[in-house]
Amino acid sequence: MKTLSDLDPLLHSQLRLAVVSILIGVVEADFTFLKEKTGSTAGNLSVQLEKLSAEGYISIEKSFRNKRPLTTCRITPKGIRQFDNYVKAIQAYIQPQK
Amino acid sequence: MKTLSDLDPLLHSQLRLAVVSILIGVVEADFTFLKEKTGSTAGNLSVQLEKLSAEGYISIEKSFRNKRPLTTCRITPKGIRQFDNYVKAIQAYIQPQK
DNA sequence: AAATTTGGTTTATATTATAAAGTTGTTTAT
DNA sequence: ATAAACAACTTTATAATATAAACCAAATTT
Repeated sequence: MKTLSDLDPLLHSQLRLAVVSILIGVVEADFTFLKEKTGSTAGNLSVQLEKLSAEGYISIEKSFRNKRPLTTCRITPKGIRQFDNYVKAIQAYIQPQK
Repeated sequence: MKTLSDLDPLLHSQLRLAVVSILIGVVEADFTFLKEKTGSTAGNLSVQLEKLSAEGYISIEKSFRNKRPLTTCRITPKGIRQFDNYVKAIQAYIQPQK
């Protein structure tokens, strides 16, 4: 019997999926932008970015802009691959069964 | 700023999404079929079916077949609507940003 | 110089998912 | 006839995850 393939748990999370989905479309994005675009709280975003970074799905660079801390995120090649896989997997769930 | 729309948390769960995705395509499905098709444990499936039922996404009918208990599930009109909404919402996440 | 804002991090709590154990009744082997 | 194994679940306990609250340091405003 054919079963549905697993959804990468790192991506199957509302906030992490939103972050990766945004980063797929841009060169880079900073913490504040991601926070506003996803509508998340800073605390939650901080935690989820760290998880994505820990698994190498995104890179995080910390610097200063106008003397203020600036956290800049980019998607990595691995992140792109994993996102592509996730998209393929979830298509099987949401595609109308004939 | 345009934010991504929320994903219905009742459907944004690997197992519940799988169940609903299966039920969308068939008239009805029994517990054992869903268990094998999703690859889940009976315990987890029992809990998640109950949640879907409690919110009216599916209906559950209990009867006997060959003297054994038989749990039969169907998707409800509400379940169909919510699944359609979920599909639209997640499309925004997984569609390649221009 | 006190209060507020920015840009976060850390820690605690609530929610969710998963797994383990238990229940009820049936069939099969002894 | 009875014990052992199996079917179809449910209940309860544990682990993982997400969210929120509290905190911090530095900069800016009043």
